[in-house]
Amino acid sequence: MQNILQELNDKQKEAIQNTDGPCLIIAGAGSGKTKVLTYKIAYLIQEMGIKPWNILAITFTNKAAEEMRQRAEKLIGENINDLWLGTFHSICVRILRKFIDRLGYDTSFVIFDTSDQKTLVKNCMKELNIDTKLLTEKSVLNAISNAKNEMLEPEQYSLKYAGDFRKETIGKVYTLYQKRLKDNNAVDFDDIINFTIKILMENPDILDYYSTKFRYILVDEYQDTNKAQFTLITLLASKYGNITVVGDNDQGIYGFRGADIANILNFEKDFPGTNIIKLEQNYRCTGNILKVANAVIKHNQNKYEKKLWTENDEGTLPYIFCGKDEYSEAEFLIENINRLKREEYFKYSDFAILYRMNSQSRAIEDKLRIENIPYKIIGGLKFYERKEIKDAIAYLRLISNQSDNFALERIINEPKRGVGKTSLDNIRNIAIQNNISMYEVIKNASDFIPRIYENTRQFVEVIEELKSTECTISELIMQVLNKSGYIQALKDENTIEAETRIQNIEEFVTVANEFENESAENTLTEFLNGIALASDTDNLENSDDVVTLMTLHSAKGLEYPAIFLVGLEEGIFPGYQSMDNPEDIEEERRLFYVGVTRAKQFLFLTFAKRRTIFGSTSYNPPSRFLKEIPKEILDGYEKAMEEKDKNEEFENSNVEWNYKNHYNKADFSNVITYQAKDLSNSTSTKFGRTAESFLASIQAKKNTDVDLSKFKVGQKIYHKKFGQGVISKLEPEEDDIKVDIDFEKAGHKRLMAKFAGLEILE
DNA sequence: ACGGGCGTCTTTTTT
DNA sequence: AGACGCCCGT
Repeated sequence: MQNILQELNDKQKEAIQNTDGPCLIIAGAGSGKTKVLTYKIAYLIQEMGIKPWNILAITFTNKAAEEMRQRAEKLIGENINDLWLGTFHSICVRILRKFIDRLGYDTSFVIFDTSDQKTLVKNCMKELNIDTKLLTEKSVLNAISNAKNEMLEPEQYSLKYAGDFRKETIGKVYTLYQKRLKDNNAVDFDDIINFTIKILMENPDILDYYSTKFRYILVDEYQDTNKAQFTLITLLASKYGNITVVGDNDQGIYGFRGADIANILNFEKDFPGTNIIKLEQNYRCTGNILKVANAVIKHNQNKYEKKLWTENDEGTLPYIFCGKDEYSEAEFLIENINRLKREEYFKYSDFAILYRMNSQSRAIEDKLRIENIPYKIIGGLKFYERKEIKDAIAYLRLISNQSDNFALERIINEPKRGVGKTSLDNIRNIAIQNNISMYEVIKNASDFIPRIYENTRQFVEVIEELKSTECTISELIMQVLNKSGYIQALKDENTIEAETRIQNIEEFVTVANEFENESAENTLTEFLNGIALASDTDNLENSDDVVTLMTLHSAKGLEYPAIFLVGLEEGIFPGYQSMDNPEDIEEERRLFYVGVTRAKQFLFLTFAKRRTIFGSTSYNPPSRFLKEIPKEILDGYEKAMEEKDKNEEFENSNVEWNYKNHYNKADFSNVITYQAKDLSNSTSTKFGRTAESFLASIQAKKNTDVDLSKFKVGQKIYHKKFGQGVISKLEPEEDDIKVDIDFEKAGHKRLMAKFAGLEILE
């Protein structure tokens, strides 16, 4: 242990040796936060003789938990399975599995994910005859989640907002929503924390047990905790008060989902006698990258002001680049990936491309694919969100818990069994009237509803058989999907998509197989748990040599030698929905700070003059965050601004343009959105051309000499920009032909024959 | 019951 | 641009 402490700087040492009483560690990006936490765990166990089961350590993701466990075990040199180490949710689920019966739930409860929640809200609103045009399900779900974050139960919520018609309605939905969850023996994400709190508060014996057990509590990423999480740790720490929280108020980026940065700001008030330790030495980034980070974040109001410094080299200047559009932005990324590979011997896995929202990945992917650069995407459409996987999970859920009406609704007609909307409504109503589960309704359907009886008999038999079968989870998946006819239905489809689905299911079986091989205690319930609480970054492996694409949020806690921060435009980053609220802008700025500080050696900041997103094209000014960086510490500044101000030469295009001011709400007058559609008004554009003259210039490019008879399906053609391709479809339009072409490299495109300048190949 | 077609709406981030 | 919901015809 002596030599371990020697590996730490003075502040880090102080943070570790400060074991008793409340301790707030303000840890700047790259300051060795994880190191401090793991060493502190090791220190407690080895130096202070604390038993692992008397320590609770809470992290933000499962991946962070796993990493921390491994690093701590390496330090100590033995397994520390008895240490409670996990996310808020996984820790609470563990407690709930033991004690949720005190709230009248069964300990085999299921966890509802976001889409289950949505469906449930929808059903509730329907049942209450609430017009979804006046009150959208999304806003209701949001309101419910906010209420739960503030720890208001339905009755309290209704009471608090009595007199407010809108909120009274929401209160009614909330009440029913909560009842239906209970009917299904289900909890949602927020319930996991809140129910644990409730159990601890209502049962002194349980509170005493856990607050005695957890003599030392450590919490990571404290800036991203919410009110409920704060309450929970306050309860657990109530006996000993040995609580260490680590966080960085400049990295709080989850305000949108209820995280309250006030938690970290008020910690010293909430826990009197707090010792505050600031870790300001950065070990990750070059000096210049840190300068960028510091320059931007200082525009935020800040309580714990800190100035990150480093002994690392200054490094090269971060590069700023302006692309013509999102594709030229992507080309810039590729050039630099190739350059650094060549000049610095970088691997693909040394690069990460970070964007504000998932939909931005598309253009980048297109280019990466064309250039044959291997990549992977974190987030977006997740494995467990695919239809076939959700279906398989629903079957498992129903087998493990027959009162799970949601699982039943999902799969009762999957594959098709002739149970449509009408039958389903019937089943649901009978279930509600008799206060039994929908599964019970169909199981006992025989006498009163013959049609349902016939159509669901085989389904019930399969569930009945498998619920009492002793077999492994992977076998169970295969059996249920085979016996239910699910796989057969996919095979009968005989399409490539169905084939992919079957492969995904096979992958799912593999996952299940690995899970059950890990430990004999890994039951079906545990498996379903793990899935519900899994996040995508959890499975992020660095073994493949590929470029990583992800949102800035997913990048939290990670680091890469080279980082591309793309889409740095007003309206994109910061996003337009945060632009009228100074607090939201500060959160965006923290997000920018997080992005910048992921980079170890190279940082590229890019924006595009023109961008097509959500189906319309807009010209956004560069992000305000770029302007907050002194231009002396940016490479390529002049060039980028020149490109930005350059008058654009419209490309050969076959679309007519019409513009409208898209951002009038945000008072953002220099943003103009162009939208492809009919050309009716003739207001002049930003570039001093009228729409007519623009149309005329397009018309002039139209080549009337094209011999349309040469265009046939299967014909090989050549396009100046897209290269070689084959015509897959023709569609006459006025005096022209719309041609669908599969290009070898550029993929599928639809062009007008007379505009595109296609060469016929032999 | 079911599938296709059409129109509308929505675009943030996720444990 | 794409997802989703609704309506209609079978």
